[in-house]
Amino acid sequence: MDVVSPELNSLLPDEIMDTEAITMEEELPVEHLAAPPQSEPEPPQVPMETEVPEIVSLCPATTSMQMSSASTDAQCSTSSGTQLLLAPSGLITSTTMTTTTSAKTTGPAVTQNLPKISSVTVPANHQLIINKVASAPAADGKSPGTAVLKPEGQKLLVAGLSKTGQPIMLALPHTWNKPATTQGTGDAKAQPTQIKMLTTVGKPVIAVSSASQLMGSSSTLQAQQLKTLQITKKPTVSTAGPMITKLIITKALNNKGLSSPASVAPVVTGRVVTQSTPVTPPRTITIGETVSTVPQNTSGNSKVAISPLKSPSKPVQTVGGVGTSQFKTIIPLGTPPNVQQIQVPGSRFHYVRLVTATTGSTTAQSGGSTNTNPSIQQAKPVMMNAAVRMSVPIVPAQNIKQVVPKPLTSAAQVVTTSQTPQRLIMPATHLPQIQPNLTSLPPGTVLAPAHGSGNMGYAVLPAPYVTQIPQPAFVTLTSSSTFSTATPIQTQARLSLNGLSTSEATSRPRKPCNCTRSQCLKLYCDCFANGEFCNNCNCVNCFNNLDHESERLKAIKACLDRNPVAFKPKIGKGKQGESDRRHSKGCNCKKSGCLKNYCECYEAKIMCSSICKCMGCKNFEESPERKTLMHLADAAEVRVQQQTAAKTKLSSQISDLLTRTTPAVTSGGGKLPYTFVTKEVAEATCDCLLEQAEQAELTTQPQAVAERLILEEFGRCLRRIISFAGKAKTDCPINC
DNA sequence: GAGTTTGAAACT
DNA sequence: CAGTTTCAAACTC
Repeated sequence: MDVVSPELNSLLPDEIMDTEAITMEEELPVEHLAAPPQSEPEPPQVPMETEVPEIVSLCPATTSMQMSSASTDAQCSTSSGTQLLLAPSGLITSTTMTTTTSAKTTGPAVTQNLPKISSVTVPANHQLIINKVASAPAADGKSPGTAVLKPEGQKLLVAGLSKTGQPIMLALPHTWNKPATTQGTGDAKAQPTQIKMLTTVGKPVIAVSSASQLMGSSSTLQAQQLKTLQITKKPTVSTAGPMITKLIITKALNNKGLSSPASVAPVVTGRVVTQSTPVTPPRTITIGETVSTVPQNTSGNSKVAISPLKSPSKPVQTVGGVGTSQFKTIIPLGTPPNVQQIQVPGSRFHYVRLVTATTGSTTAQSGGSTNTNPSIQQAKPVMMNAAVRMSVPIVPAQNIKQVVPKPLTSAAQVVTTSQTPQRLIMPATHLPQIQPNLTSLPPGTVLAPAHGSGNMGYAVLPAPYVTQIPQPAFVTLTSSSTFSTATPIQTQARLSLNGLSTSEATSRPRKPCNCTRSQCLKLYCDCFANGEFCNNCNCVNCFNNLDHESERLKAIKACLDRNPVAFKPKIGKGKQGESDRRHSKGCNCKKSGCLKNYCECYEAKIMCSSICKCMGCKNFEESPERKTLMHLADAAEVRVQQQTAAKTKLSSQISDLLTRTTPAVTSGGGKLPYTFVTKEVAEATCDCLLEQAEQAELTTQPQAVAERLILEEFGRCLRRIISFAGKAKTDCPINC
């Protein structure tokens, strides 16, 4: 598995590859959160570990991930050896993870309602073992925040407490601490570690289990769907051979039938406690940078299923990040999401996961759990803040899942799924014919071979393919204060769109298409051609949406078959800057003189070049026609701007007057309109009149017409003044 | 808004 | 590759 190869990247437009404004943060969480491997000194304690509640860390050495949804936070960070950092909500004041390679262990201070943990151990196989030193408090249900740990050596983890005091549990499979026997420590094969955090809509639960257990437990899932995100990261340093850490985010899609809080199932040791319909098993996206195609060794996996949004309607807010703003969470809005994106901070690419919108409950059940602790069963939903920045736009009736993996520098970025490959826009299984033309894929496309199964990979298309998000609400987390707080939208805005600068592409709303016959699956459709979904278009029988994924994929493939560079921006960026932008193919205009928007060059505001095959071209530097057109266009634009500014100024001046204390010139208990004609208002009015005069002059209107226009404008100004005066009388009848 | 023009895309 | 058809945007009235 690899991200777009350097060779391929080199072929992409410069604006696509521009990364200068993207903050890479991957080193920071490692430094802050994870103990360095081997003999490196103990890293300094980071306030984040003690100040940010509900921390779960699970990151390879150079990775950092941050995730959140709704009001939950969890933080994840591992160093080489994939340390797992667990910090109960405000309970662990100092936590240092220990790996078998470094044998570095510090006893975390667990206070309050949690049993004391003597050690937190993360062997080389990424297992994390919390050993209690004190007997667990009685699970009498009176202490919802109390979590009873299993006997020493048992791998039930307390990840934190929810805001209501309910424990967040991580349950590790029994096999987790047996890497040597079950997975062969030191084996060169990648060894995926999966931590699953599971929540329901209202009552998320966190569990850790192997992949196989996840699948096996799916039968216990009822009346709900789970969307699972796996983030796979291959540690750069590992003494026990390549390992893969998978972070699986399971999102409940079905909100119906949400069980009562008391019925929320507890974490099951070694088992994912989820519910799902057999028809719609949890779906997984694996994000990582490993190229390993070694099938997942499920026996050693741990998974973290992250809950869906707890409160879809919860307003945007920022959580965590005390003091240093280590975490920033934008709580999603709207209905439970069925649009998910995977966004890589530091990358210009948006990776998408398409999921089927469903509704239903996400109640977790024990499903054979060995844990009968009622205190755990009453676990309240919590969120995670991991050292991963993740954004989940919540858009009703949309089907994109956006996730933001950690930023990477040179490391490959991979998005794969182990299930439901059709959920991605372009399954790699359809790519054999495309792969020879890798350069033809949309910029930012990531090819992800199957991870585990080996026969299902995906091509993740760049952000332009993910624009079926009318008003996304994001869950955004940043893992460090240095991480850019730019929203996913801002990141997306960096993407080049057909030669336009990213700011252009995003600031200017795309025109809705009006396709009637092409089903928006041919390049006639601008949306499709730009790699976007149709959104708020006027098209008829549109297939350029997530409801017609298969057709769309076929159409994409067909286009690429016809033209390998069909989805590459037509307007390429020249070597010396924007002035060298030119059409990649050139135009073929015959009648328009290349001075109308029929001409793609003119439309892109670039001049025709030698590669154009146009006839009677007037779109060249010295062309008087072109200069005239450009002058007129500029003048028109300036006029509009001036007029708008003048009117705005006039309005603001009048409004300002209303708020001021004005001379008590009254008549019949109210101000006379002329009392509002102050110097400022007069100036603004003159601006409007002058603007009108200029406009008349530019349009070469006869003097009589110009005078009439000016007088009309003056009349409008007077009416506004009078109107505001009347409003003032109405608004403040006492003082005025 | 309807009709026309235009040129890219698709097709042969 | 060239010619033709299809298509949707741009443009005109």
